[in-house]
Amino acid sequence: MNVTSKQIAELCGVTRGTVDRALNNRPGIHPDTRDKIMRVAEELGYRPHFLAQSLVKGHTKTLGIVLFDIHNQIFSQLFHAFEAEARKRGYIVYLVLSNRDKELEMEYINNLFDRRVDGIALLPANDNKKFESFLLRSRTPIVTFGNRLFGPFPYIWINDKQAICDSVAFLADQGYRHLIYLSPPLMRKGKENIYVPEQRYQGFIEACAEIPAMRFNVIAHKQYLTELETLLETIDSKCAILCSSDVYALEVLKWLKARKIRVPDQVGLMGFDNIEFLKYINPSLTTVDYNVNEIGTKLADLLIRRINDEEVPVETLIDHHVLQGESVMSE
Amino acid sequence: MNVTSKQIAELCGVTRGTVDRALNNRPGIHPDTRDKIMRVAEELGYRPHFLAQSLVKGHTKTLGIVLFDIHNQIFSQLFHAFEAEARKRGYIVYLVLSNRDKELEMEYINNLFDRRVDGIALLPANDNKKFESFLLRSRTPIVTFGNRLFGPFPYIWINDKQAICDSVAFLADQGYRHLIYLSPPLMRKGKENIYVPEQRYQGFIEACAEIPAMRFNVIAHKQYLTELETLLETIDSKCAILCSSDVYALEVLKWLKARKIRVPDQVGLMGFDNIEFLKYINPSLTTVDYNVNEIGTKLADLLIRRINDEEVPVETLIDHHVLQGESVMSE
DNA sequence: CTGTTAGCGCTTTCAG
DNA sequence: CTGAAAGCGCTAACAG
Repeated sequence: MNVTSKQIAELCGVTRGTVDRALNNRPGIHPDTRDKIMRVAEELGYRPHFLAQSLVKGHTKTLGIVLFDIHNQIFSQLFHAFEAEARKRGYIVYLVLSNRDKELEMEYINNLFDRRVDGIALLPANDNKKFESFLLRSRTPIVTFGNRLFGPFPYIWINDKQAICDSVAFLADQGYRHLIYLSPPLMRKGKENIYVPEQRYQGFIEACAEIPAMRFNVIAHKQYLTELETLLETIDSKCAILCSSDVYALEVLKWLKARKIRVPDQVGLMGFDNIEFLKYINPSLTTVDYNVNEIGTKLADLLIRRINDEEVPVETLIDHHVLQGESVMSE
Repeated sequence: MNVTSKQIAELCGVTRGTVDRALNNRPGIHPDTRDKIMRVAEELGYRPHFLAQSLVKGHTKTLGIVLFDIHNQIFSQLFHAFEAEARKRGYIVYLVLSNRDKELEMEYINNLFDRRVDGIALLPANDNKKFESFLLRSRTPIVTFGNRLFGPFPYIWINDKQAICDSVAFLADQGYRHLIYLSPPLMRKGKENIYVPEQRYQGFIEACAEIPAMRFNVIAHKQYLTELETLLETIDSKCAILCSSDVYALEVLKWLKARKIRVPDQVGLMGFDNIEFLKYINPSLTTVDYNVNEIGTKLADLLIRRINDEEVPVETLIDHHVLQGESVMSE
C-alpha cells in the first residue's frame, strides 16, 4: 500500500537520487523533471518513510517526557504546554509515567534512548551518581524539572525554598504563631530524589527559625491525617497548616470539614501550586501561584535549544507569589 | 559512542549474521561463539538500534493516542491506565493533543502514520467520510473512544444515552419536575464530531418525553451561565440542572454559590463522569460514575489485539451508574 | 542536470 | 555451524 521513492523513480524513468532532489527540493534538477516527479508523488500520495529518514539523518524529531504520574493537575497542565510548544517546533512527544518507581524510570529512559529520541524532559525519581552517569553516557540532551540532579543537566522550575519562606512570612504577617508543615514526600528521604520537597522543607525551617515567636511542627508521614489530629489538640495559639502541595491541602481540607473544624476560623490552611481546580474549592485556598504553562513551554524550548547545541542556562527559575485566598485570615 | 553489531562482529572475528544469531538467540550457532559474542556485547554495553530494527521488522512497538486535551481529568485518568497497560505489553506511547482542531488532528494522525505507529487510540474531532477513508487508507489499526466514527473502527466507551436516561429517571424519582440539560458541546453540531454529546442529548429528550409531568429546557451555548440565569428566574417547580459533564457542573456550582443560590435547596445539580476531584467538592455532586481506568486499560488491550490481528468486538460498553451525592434531594 | 554508489544498523535467506 | 549477500527506504557524495 505504501508507495516508496523507488517506485516513483521507476514510474518517472529516473533514479532515486533524482527523486530525492525533487522531493526535498534541492538544487541541481531540471524544472520539468521536478514537476513530473512532484506530480506523480502527489498522485500516489507519497509520504516519506520517517524511520528510514531518521536512520540516515540521525535524528527523530521526537521528544520524551518522563513524569511521575498525571494525577496531580500541575503536571497535566505542564504537559499540555510542553506538547504544544514541541508541536510548534516540529516534534512529537512520548509521555511515559514512572510512577516514582526508580527501576521503571531507568527502564523507560533506556527505552527512550533506544528509540533515539532527540531529547528528554525529566522529572527524576532517581538521584544517585550511577543514575547520572548512566544519563550522561547516552549523550542525549536532557533537561530536568521539578526535582534536581547534580550533573550538568539544565533545570527549570521555581525557587521552592524562597516560595516557602514567602509563605511562612505571609502567614506570620497574618498573625499566625504556630505553623504545621505537611509534606508526606519527605518520608521518602534517602530512598528517592526529593530535592524539591527538601528545598521547601528547608525554606520552612529557616523561615520559622528567624521568627522568634513562631512555633512549628513538621509532618512527613503517610498517615498524616492521624498525626495531624493528635497534633491539633495540643495547640492553643493561632495555627495554620502549610502543605507542600495543593493536593495535600485538599485532602486536609476535606478531613477538616468532616471533623467540623472550620477553616479559617479554627485553623488556617495553605497549599502550593495553584492548580486550576482550586477555583471550585470553598473556602478558596491560599496557595503559592506560579505559571506552570510558562514552565512547560520553556521546558520544551530549553530542550530543543540544547538539541540544537545552543547554550542554555543551567538553572531557570520562574516567578512565584503567594496568592491569598479565604483559607487564612488576619487576627 | 554507540556500539553497533558490526563492531562486535569485528571484535569477535565473526560476521554480523553470526552476531545477530547470538544476540537474538536463534539456533545454529556454536555455544562458545555465542558466549563470546554475548560477553563482548555486554562489556561494550551494546543496545540494538531500535529504528533500524523497526525498519526491517516492520513494526515499532509504539502506540499513538489522540486526545482533545488533558484538562478534563477524565482524560488524564484514562491516559494513565492506557499507558500502564501499553507498557506492560511492551509498547511506548505518543500522546498528542488535538485541541479539538480538525486540521490539527489530521496533521497529527498523518504524522503518527509517518512514524509507523503500530496502532492509534483515537478520540475523534473529525467525523466526515473523507476523514474516515483517510484513516482506512493507512491500514493502521485504530480504536476509537469517547466519540464515534462510522467506519469499521472498534469503539469503547459507555452507553451514554442510557446513562442520561437513568439520570433523568433518577431525578424524576427524587421529585424533580423541571430539568435543565446543560451541554455546551452541542453548539458545535455540524462543525465537529459530537456523537457522544448527541447521544446524551437524545437520552435526555427521550427520557423527559416519557414523563408526562416533566418540563425541561436545553442549554447548548457558550455563554451558558447567562442563559441559565434568565431561565432560572422563570421556573417555579422543583428544578434540577443536569450537566453533560462534571466540569460544567463545577462551573455551574461555582456560579450558583456566587449568586447565593443554594444547592440542593433551591436547585438540584448533577454532573457526569465522577472525576477524582469531585471528592473535594461540597456539596458532593450527584453524577454518573463509570470506571474510566477500565476503559483506558481495555482501550489499550483492544488496540493491541487488533494489531495482532485478533478479532475484537466493534463495540465495548462499560457499566455506569448514577452516584447519588448531596447536590440533589428528595421532596 | 542526472546516474551510480555507498551507507545508516539490523535481519534474513541461501550457500557452503 | 558460519559467511556472504540482499534488503528495509532514504540520503548524500562523487562522477559524468
